[in-house]
Amino acid sequence: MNNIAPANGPLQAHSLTNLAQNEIERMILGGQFMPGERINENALANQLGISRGPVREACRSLSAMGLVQLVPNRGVFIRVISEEEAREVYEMRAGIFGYAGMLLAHHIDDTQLAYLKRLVGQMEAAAQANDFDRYYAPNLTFHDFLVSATGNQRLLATYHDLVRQLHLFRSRGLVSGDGMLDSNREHRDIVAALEARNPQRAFKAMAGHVEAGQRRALGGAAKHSLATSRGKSFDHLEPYS
Amino acid sequence: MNNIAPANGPLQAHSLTNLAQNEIERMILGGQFMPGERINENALANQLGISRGPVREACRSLSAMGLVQLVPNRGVFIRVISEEEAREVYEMRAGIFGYAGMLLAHHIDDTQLAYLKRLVGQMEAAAQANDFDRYYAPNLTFHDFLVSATGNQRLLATYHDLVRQLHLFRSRGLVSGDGMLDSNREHRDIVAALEARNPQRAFKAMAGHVEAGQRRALGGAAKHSLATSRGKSFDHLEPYS
DNA sequence: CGACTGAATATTGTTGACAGTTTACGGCAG
DNA sequence: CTGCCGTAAACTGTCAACAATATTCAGTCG
Repeated sequence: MNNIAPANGPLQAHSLTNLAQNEIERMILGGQFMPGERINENALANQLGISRGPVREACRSLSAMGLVQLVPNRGVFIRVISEEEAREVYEMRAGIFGYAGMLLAHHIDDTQLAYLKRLVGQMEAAAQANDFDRYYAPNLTFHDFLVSATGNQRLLATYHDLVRQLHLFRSRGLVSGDGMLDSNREHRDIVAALEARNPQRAFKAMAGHVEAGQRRALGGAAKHSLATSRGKSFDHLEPYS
Repeated sequence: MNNIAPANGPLQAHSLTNLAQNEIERMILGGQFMPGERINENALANQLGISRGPVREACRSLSAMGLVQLVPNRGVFIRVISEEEAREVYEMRAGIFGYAGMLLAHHIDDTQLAYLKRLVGQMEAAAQANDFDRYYAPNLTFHDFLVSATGNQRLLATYHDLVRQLHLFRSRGLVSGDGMLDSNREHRDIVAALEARNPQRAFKAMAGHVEAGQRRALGGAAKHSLATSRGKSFDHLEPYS
């Protein structure tokens, strides 16, 4: 009997379960399923031309990923992210993103910095033209690169999870190009902090950027945690430079 | 048709799938399954007195949680955490734990501080008696409390995931009571930083504590990332107090 | 007219069987 | 004795049917 670990092949190929999982994920993120809505296993299976087994397995996986919620004997529901929970996600994302900056400040190289600067340049052009469509892609790449450049796969995976959950939250409510110029100014701050190889400043810049994004998306004041209205803002850490 | 979100009942009750999931998880963490070993769906289903369906669904869930790895047409394998990956997990755990401290420093109250101090006292007694069994529980509670007291459920969940993956890594290799006194000295530092309501110092104390634990578990030098041999150590942040 | 009751329906939970793939075994050539 | 090849066994992937539970709706009583 072969009980040895598998070679490091592709984690999962194209099985019906994966097909279903990808499809459901796409539907959720694409707005085909609205938060709170139930997924009808039968209907979906028919629609995909497969049987319920793979669909159920896919839903189990998505549940562990936090995209759907399983309720016994009632079915699977598209996860509802309350504003309160969105705040949690933002808080955590700020921490993850800031920590990524902290790690990155240790070993970022000039090539990577140049790449980031080029992205910032692209975003600046798009922002000044008020062209959100052209802003979107480099913005995504910028954030993604910052986390993936840490080399820590788990950090990246967790970051992606959080981003996906936020997509879930503001599905349909996304105010597109609001504050692109402000946002890109923060991007420049981030690059500057990394170029200075200053971990603490990088943390502050990057965590602060997420918080600013939260404020742009959710609106200013926090409803709970009244002691720290405008977010934690990380100003207590120490002045810039 | 009722498409409204479910009431916030227990996320999942006792279905066979959950039974299987809990059982597998228990077996993995309890050392019944060794990393790299394959789970035989049929055998396990028989052993649990259920059919393969629920077992497969449970495995999908565990895969998304990172406890097992699915290989198409070959089966599910207990996740193998390489030393390299363990380093990743430690790195991330340091960030999460440190960030928890940062958040906690904002709003920790005296009751919570008193509780932490009591736990430290219990651990001190156990450490001086070199009694690891008595050290273990309060130690677990201490760490858990620090993260859960942030009030951020996702942070806590992610932290638990990381801890579980580390259990997976050092299953069987766990050197029990090594360095209890050192460890508890760091605990005191953590409490002191929180009592001072100093977020940065709390971050450093708590992230540093995880790093120290990593050094205690994995041994001193990092094999990669040669520039930062003894870990990042967070000493660049600023001198204590 | 509105709230309750109970059957009918829809949907999820679970099972056993079948198809496709991988793994193990045994014979055979060198 | 060793390595290759073909067949048999084992196992995973998928499906369709059955059981258990929840939901809907019509009818009835107050």
